[in-house]
Formats: sequence, C-alpha cells, structure tokens
Amino acid sequence: MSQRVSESSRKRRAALSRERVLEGAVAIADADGIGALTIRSLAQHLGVKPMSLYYYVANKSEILDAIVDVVFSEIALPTVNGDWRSEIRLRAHSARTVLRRHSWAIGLLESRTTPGPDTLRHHDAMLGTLRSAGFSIEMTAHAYALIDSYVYGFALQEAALPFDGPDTVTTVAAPMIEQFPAGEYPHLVELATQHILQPGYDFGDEFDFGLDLILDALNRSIPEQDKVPPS
Amino acid sequence: MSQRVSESSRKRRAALSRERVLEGAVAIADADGIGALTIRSLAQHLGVKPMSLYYYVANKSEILDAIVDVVFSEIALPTVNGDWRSEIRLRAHSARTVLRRHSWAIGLLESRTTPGPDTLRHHDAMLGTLRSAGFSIEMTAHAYALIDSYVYGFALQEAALPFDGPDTVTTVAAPMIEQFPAGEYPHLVELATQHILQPGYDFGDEFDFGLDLILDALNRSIPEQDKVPPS
DNA sequence: GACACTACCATACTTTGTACGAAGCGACTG
DNA sequence: CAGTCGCTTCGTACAAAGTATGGTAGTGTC
Repeated sequence: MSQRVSESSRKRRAALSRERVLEGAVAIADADGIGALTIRSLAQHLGVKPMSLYYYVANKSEILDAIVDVVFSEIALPTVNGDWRSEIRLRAHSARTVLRRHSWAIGLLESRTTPGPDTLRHHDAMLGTLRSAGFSIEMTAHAYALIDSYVYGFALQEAALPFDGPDTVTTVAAPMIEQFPAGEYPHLVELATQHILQPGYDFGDEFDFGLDLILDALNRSIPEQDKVPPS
Repeated sequence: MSQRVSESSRKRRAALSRERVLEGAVAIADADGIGALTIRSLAQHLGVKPMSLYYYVANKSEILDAIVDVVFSEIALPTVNGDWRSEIRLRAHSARTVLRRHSWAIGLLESRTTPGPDTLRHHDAMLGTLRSAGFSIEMTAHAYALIDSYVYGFALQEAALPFDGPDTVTTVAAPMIEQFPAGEYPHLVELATQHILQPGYDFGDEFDFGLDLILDALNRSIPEQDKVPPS
C-alpha cells in the first residue's frame, strides 16, 4: 500500500496502478453514489488527468465489472468445516453487510454479466459448503438459488429504502403517509403506524427471520443418513 | 384520456401525452436496454423533437421513476379471497414474468426511492392478503420482507444470467468453463457439467422450489385458530 | 547517443441532459 | 376581423461525460 517509486520520478503523488484506480472508484461510489463515478471525478480523486486512467483500464465498463468483483472479494467465504447452517448464515450476514456498505453494487449486478475471479471463487465456496453438508447436486442448485435470491433481494430492498443516512424511518415515512389519499392504502398505513413507525423497529432485523426460516426448511430436506453432523 | 384535438391540428402523428412518453420509454428499454433510453432516442421514437418531451416530464429521472411504476402496474394484484398461498403464488409468478419482460427495472429499483401510486397499491394488496390469511402485523412484516426479497432476488439473478436471447446455457457456459484455470472451481464445474448443462435444465424452474418452500414454512407459522380456510 | 518502454497527459470529437426562450395554433374577446 | 392568451412544440446552445488519437517525459539498454 506504500509507494516504492523513487521520490524523484513522480512529483509527490503515489504511483497509479490498476488497484488504486479500482479502490478510488469504490471510494467515490460509496461516498457519493455510482452516479458520481465518472472518469473525470475518479482522475481528480487520484490526482491525475482523465486519460491517464486508460493506461490501466480499457474503458469505464471494465471499471464497473471490476468493482463488482471487488465487492464480492469482501464477502466472507464459507468453509466446509463446521455446521453448514452457521457457515451459510455467516456468509449471508457478511454479504448483507458488504452490500449495505456498497449499495450501488446491487444495481450493477443486473447489467454485469461477466463474473470476475473473486465472484467465481465465492460461488464455488458456497457450492462446496452445501455439497459437503449432504445436499445432492440437484438440491444444491435449489438451495443456492434460494439462498442467494433471498440475500440479494433483501439487500435490494434495503438499498431502495428512502432513508439511508441521517434520515430515520420516522422523518421520512411519516410525512409520506400523511400525503396518502385518505383510505387509499389501509394496510400500508396499518403496518406503518402500528409497527414500522414504533420505536425500536428496524427493517434490517427482518433479515434473520427469513434467513433462519429458509435454512431450517432446507435442513429438513437433507436425507438423514447424508447429514454431516456439526463438528 | 382521448384526444379531442381535431385531425387537422397536428399533421398525422398521434398527439403526445405523458402516457405515450412513458410507453415509448418502456418500449425502448425493453427492446435495447435501459442504456439505449435517451431523451433523443425517445423523441425520435415518438416522432417529435427532444425538447418536446419536457412538456410532459420534468426530467429524465422522473421518466425512470414513472416507468418503474408502470412495471408495478403490470404485476397482477393478489386478492383477499381464496387460499392465500395460491394468491401469493400467483402474484409471485406474475412479478417474475413482468420483471423478465422488463429486466432493466430491477437495476432501477435500487436507485428509485419514490414509489409511485401503482407501486403503493401493489404493496397494499399484498399486505391485505397476508393480514386476511391470519398473520399478525408483526408476522406480516416478516412474511412480506421474505417473499419480496425472494422474488426480487430471483429476478435479479435471472437478469444477470449471461444468456438471454438466442444464446442457450450451453453456448455460453461451456466455453466459459473451459477457460477456468484447471481445478480452480471444482464445485462450480461439477454443478455445471452434471446438472446445469444437462439437456432440459432451466434455471427458471428453480423459482417454484424456493417459493413453495417459503410459503409452506410461513403457513406453519400461522396459529391454527387464526387460519382462514381456503374457500 | 539511439532507442524503446513505461506512465502519463493535451486536445478534440461525440453523445447526452437540459436551460432558455420563441414560434405555431386554436379559442376567445373586443 | 384583429388582438391576445394559453397550450404545445421546437431551435439553439451549453455543460458534462466517455474516449480516440497522438503526443511527451523519464528511465533503462545496448
């Protein structure tokens, strides 16, 4: 992470590198959203001129592909040791945390169809854990599609929530509800006033309910004799 | 909602309207992706000049908000009559179908935080169905977060699949796998060669497995005396 | 000293969103 | 019938963004 270039070579600034470009891209997207990530803003962030970046990346699309892979690299990998449910739960929580930190990544997933090496490594570890737990190949496909759908979908919903930074549920949702045409959305109002707007409610807490429900139900589908006992 | 302008007024072209603008926007996004949707392309599609659109929409962001709402309006609403599970299943399938037709919508969800009227109506109907089925308010919140996470997440994964049009799984996945460093992703290769690349496999079929698993598990969580019997 | 290689950059062109203001046209008024 | 008003459409222009093209400065090699 430090420069080993002689001080004379480049005035004072750390040398550029593909990694520094990607790091900078993630930093900008985290701070100001993916919309603020432009070649020019990234160059400025790095203290160079726009065209310099093209020495390290072919184009902006490649940057987007690469930072999605960076995001995957931050998600903790499950291992094949130990209880499969706690392993999967751990990586699910890790995925959610990472996707919350880089919430722009979810929107990118839809358009990026060339998975990077870290993404592939990630999928492979998940599949390995499920197979070792005793799931058949077919069941592994079912389970993985289910688990990842849930994790990504939950992250997507969290990202779409209108409160992110200083705003709280109350400051945003309450005025919104007041604007509803009277009686137009009765159940939405009921849920909001009687549950979501109550002090202490946190949408993020819903995550564990669904995750455990899914993992428990999946556990029931492993034939007894194939089950790998928790170590 | 119909034109009361005399035929002479505008040469031959149908009169512009906010609806026609949004329809056009959806058509372009469906055909060539959300990236192809520009003010200029949309204007050309409608046979007008770019600046004309700004009479009906404030800016492009409003168009994006609005077409997300259009997508929601296409999803079938569940009713409160009948078996809640089949109602929810129906709308889940509808949602998946619609999100497949408009796969660009998923990527937009993350950035659009101002739900439109059709979106709200949709949520309200879902909540109503769950409440009528006998779920407590708290349980309804759990269930809805779970169901929608799954549906959106599944749609997101489908959208991210590299094969969409004429490409089949085989033509895309097979060469991809061959490029893997040998032995780097053993479980991925196992799953691909022994299951996914087998004739007849369709990722879309995974949807029902997860959906039924979730609905059955949720059903178990309704207290017996609160259950509303299927009509 | 010629050369090549690496890392960075100046210029300029294209594509976008959109601000600003005007023009066409039907309806209504006098 | 001229004038004017409001609705709808458009011409022009500019700023921001991606990037093609072709440098150039520094460093090492023979």
